Amino acid sequence: MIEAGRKLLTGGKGVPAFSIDALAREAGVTRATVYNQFETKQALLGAIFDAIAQEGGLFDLPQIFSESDPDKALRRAVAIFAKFWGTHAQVMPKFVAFGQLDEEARAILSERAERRRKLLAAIVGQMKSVKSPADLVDVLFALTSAEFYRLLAVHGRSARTIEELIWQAVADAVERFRT
Amino acid sequence: MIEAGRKLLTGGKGVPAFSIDALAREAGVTRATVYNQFETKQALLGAIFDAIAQEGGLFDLPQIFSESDPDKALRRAVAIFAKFWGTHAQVMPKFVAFGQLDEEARAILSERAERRRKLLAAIVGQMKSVKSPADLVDVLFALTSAEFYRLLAVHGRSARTIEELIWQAVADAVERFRT
DNA sequence: TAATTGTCTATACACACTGTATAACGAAAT
DNA sequence: ATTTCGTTATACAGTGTGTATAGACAATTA
Repeated sequence: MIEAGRKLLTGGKGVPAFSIDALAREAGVTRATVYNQFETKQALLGAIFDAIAQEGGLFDLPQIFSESDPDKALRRAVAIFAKFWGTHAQVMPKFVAFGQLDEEARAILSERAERRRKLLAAIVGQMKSVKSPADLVDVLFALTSAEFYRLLAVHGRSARTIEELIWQAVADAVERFRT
Repeated sequence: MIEAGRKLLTGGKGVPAFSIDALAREAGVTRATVYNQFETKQALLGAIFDAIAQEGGLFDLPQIFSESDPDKALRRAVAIFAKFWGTHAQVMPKFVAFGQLDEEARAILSERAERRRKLLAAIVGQMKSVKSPADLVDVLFALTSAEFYRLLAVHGRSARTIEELIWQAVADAVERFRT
């Protein structure tokens, strides 16, 4: 069922494709079954995101970064998220969009995004002599977002190049806030 | 009618609020009249965007920047767009979202966004000894986007502070590409 | 084994939005 | 005085939503 949802979200059709009706058809079940398994469409959206994140190893990040050098950790974080956004470039912008258009979806998805913010905050927290840590975290959050990735993923630019552009911006931001 | 559209988009309700049905009710006309004046919902969306942009003076930008010093021009561009995104912070993310979810809306809205990219390209074009102008333009495009602004507009951060954070990132990017 | 529980299907209902169509109305231009 | 244009009122078929009910089926429990 989650698979059916991913398939519909990955397909080019956008909103109309991702209806409970279409999902039920795709999954080969009744609409009633969908409502049975998921409280709301938004909950289903969250479940799909988690499945993708799980598969992408995003749940293992906190442990990985717990005792690493902050600069190396940041470099790895950029690499991991860039790869993740790149791999799911067709789906992620739609998640973001749903979050902007639906209050409940926003809550569920921003909860997921906050995991990334927490991770970045932990990394920044380990850095020495940072001017405005809260501001830096927000800037890093914006630079490592799915939205920023998407904005750079144009003109057929390679995933490698996009990651490099993001990393440069991230490195500059840290440099600037350090002093 | 465009006013009715703006009102519905500004209101917190999101997608469902912005239906042809609701729009007609809000504007005090029949649905038939809406279909009469606008070919599609997407065309209406474009018209609303243009009305906002017009009002915000975004159509006058090319002339303003035509013969200015590139660095000052860039600083002004950041100020203008930051102010614009900030003023319409409730509406802009929804435009972006519609663009991600609907093929036709994407075409109409990315056409508008390309105006900004063109402006930035003109400014970068006037700079001397820039390494990869195309990449720089894309980075500046991402940094001056409604999406990037929204990502920094959290924790009650002031418009002034957001603009400053964006400007720092922009200045760093230019610096890095200059050499 | 028999009963219970949970999940599924099939089906129905009332509601909302879409896109199109048609007939009739009124105001403005010719 | 008549034509033209944009409007209203209304209807229709199609699609999606959310809820509800009754029956089929399988797994768990007594």
